[in-house]
Amino acid sequence: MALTVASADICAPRSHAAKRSSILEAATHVFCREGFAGANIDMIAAEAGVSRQTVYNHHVDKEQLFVAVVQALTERVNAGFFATLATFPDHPGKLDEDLVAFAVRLNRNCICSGDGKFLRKLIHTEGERYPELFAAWREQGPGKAWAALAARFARLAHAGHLDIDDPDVAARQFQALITADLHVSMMLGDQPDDERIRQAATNAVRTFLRAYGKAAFSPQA
Amino acid sequence: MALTVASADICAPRSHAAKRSSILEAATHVFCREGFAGANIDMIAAEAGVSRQTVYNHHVDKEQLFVAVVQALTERVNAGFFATLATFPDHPGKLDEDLVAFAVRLNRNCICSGDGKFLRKLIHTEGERYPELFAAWREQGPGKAWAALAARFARLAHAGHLDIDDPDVAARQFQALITADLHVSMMLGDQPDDERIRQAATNAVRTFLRAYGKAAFSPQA
DNA sequence: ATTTTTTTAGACATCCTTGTCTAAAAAGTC
DNA sequence: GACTTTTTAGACAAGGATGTCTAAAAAAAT
Repeated sequence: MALTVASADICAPRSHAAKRSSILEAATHVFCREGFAGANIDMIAAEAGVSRQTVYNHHVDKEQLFVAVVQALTERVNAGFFATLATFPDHPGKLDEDLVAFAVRLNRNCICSGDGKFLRKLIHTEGERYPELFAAWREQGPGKAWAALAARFARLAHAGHLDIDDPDVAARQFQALITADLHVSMMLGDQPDDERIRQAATNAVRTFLRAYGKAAFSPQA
Repeated sequence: MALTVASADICAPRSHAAKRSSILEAATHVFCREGFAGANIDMIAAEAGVSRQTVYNHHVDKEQLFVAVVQALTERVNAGFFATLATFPDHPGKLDEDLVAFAVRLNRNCICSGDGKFLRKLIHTEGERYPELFAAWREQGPGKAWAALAARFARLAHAGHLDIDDPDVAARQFQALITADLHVSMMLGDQPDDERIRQAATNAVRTFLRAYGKAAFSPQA
């Protein structure tokens, strides 16, 4: 019996659950590249290495497949964000270096990552057409995630490391600053390399700390 | 004869040149709403109040129509940007108020405007598929326009109103900051009202001047 | 008023896509 | 090894879109 289960575990990965995720992954890529209208099921099936019928077998509809893609993507990105947020420097050694490192992680794991890029593009392309689909993202993403980031900054300010009046504004501005240098690349879909991400983070944190840092960081010399 | 010309002037608006722009305008709306693949010529013809054949008459192809839309849009947005840039406060009275007012104009005329929103969305949705189409935008927009904004900030710094080391970075950060509070709305396509635009500009300029302002603005009290 | 151009409505062929269906093959289960 | 479920390839109908064509109507020009 143990043998049966074991062999099932080994062979299963390419057979039911794995086909499901294979289809989801392929669908994510194709929907992002082509948009909902431009994507076609045959493309997705081919890219997943699966017959068309199998796609219809797992996800009834093109529309329901799309919904599944968006949900999975939203959850993954959200989880990734909170995982990264857990590395926020609550007790910084060198505040500037720690913030730069955090900004690099945030950019690389959440914003410039494949998932981040895909989700952003899907929201842009299909957000107006399927408002209810992205309502969940709106609540969880900007609603919860950004508030959580703001809370971290508030704590940092309370501990005397920063001088912040409105933590929500500071959090939004932090996020805006660390992507300021990457907007063009991201709009056109290409992945900035590590050097550019690091440079962007450095520029951002310098400005952020000039604005919100305590005396030690304020002097502009 | 004067009569003929006059009546021609009155009737003409709906007849040749005007049909062209009517089609272009409708196509812009439809392509932005539906994406290139999702848009269909009948929709565009109907929205332009024109028969389908007339669309094919003015623009050979669906693809060529799309190209014309992107070109017209790029030119309009660029012109709008430079028109707004001409109102940059080179000789500011109250620097903070003047910058806020400029930021409001920039947001309203260029970034949150219908054209700005459309161009941004088109770049997002079709930028990867038609890279050569948006190469022109890349050169003119981020290449020229942002450099021009940077030059204005450099002048302001040179005149002793700001303390800026890298004007290009400062310009990008200014742009990032004034849209920081509007990202969610803009991603989902809805137009922020004047009050929100003003608030966003105020938040942005306060932080910008804390980072780049001379002593008078640096104190954080 | 006549002539020329533009526009229109609609029919049309062609292609593509969706979603269903079927019979055969593969995989998994007992 | 026999049985059941999943998968596959391909045919298929139905619908939608593009782009062409034609004959009639409208508009412009002379």
